[in-house]
Amino acid sequence: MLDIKFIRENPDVIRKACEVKRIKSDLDRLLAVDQRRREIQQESDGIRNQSNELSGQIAHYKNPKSKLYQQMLEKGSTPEQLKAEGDRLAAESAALKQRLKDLEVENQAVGEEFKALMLTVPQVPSDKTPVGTSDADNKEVRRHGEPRKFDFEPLDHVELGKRLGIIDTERGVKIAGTRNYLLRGAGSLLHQAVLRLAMDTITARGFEPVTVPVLVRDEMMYGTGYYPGGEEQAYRCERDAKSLVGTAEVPLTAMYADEIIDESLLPMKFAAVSTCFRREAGAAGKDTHGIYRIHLFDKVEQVILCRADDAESERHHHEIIANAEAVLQALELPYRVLAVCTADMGQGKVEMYDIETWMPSRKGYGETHSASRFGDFQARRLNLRYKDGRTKSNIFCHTLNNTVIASPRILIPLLELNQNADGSVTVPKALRGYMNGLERIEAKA
RNA sequence: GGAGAGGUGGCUGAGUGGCUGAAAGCGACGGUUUGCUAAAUCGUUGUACGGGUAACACUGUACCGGGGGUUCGAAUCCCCCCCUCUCCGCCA
Repeated sequence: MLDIKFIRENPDVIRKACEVKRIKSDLDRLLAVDQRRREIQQESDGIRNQSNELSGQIAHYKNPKSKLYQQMLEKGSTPEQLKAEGDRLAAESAALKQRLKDLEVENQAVGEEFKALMLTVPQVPSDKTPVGTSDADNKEVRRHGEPRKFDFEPLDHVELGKRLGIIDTERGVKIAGTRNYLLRGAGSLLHQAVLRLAMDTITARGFEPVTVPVLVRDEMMYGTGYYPGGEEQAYRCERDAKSLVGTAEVPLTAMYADEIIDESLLPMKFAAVSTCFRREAGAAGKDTHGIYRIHLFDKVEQVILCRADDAESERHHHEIIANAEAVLQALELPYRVLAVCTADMGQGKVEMYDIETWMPSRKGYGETHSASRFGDFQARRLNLRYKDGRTKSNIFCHTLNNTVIASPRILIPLLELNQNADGSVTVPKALRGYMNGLERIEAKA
């Protein structure tokens, strides 16, 4: 959500943002509704003002405890006279109310339309964001590491996982339907190890570890920008008006919703490992092979809440990308960083980078991380503010987030790149400490 | 899930229909005074939206968990919801 004042004063900036982000938002309608909304407020406030004044007078005639009532009695008025005058004023005040009722009814409708329209206005992308029309226009920023050249025919993670007995998709599907899986034995250990490595890395870098709810109120889905629009992608529990989150970004970012944070506490940095639930609606037939696109996975997510300062949030953006890179480097995985273009970045984001890791079976880089910077877009929706030390005013925070690691997707490159000719998989050094020192995953005899 | 109690400003806590945007205390901020960190004293001290201004000032409205209702008038009365606490039940 943006500031309506900003929208009012810079409609062309918003129009441009809609265009480059390929987002439809009826700006003309919004401005008209905003206009009407303010007219209604002015008129109703005026009526309430009159009515409040009348009520103040009525009190004197109808409330025997009031000083003026006593004075008027002393001056010779009879209680009957006072009551009559009070009734006359009350009738006058009641007459005012009809117009107010009408206005309130209209205001209800106008207010709802205003809110709905406001939720569709896109955040303005940064100058640094490449303008594009699809993900094909995302710009590679840098690469790290070399994709491995095999001197034997490498297996893909599905085949590897099956032979090693560590990934069981058949039984996963039997139990839970398509896009489900089981990790077993060393596969389960590997999954946990990756998460632990990520968690240890991120907390060593000053992020507070948090254990979060993954079934959250719908408000938090709206607040973080997943709703409206993303309802189809989430598992929603209708009875409870709650949704299963697709990422710990939601609870972490919403943690301080409706609060005013002391500026001295910023930036706040959080990390959480959580299960992530995704319906993957509309992705039927896409990435069906293996454990790339699945309904349920675990992810370590990092979130920063900081002051409303573009330079500062940009710095943090680079920081959270570096954090993710550190984990990939520890895992010795080759990856590249992409600047995501306007058409591919989503409504709320100012700037966004993806990290893609080399996956031999895909013969290319596959997305493993996504780092977003929102400005105050989420904070406005969440009513997440801090008190500015100098001006003493309450200001919406800036929010940012990035993956630290998501598993089992990261197991795809991990298994495929570390496989040996005999079908075993070498465990990266950084993970061995989390796996009872296991160096190689081998098929059971 | 059942029974009960409760949700008031940064905090504690008064207030059961008008003179209450809200006592009192604490805290915070500013001034004065005595004077090395303390005390005394005076004052200021909520948020949102609208109008207004170059910006202040100023001004209107709303807000006592949220939403509706009664009334000329609601923190106060009525209804629904949310949340917290206590007890019982169930349970990883």
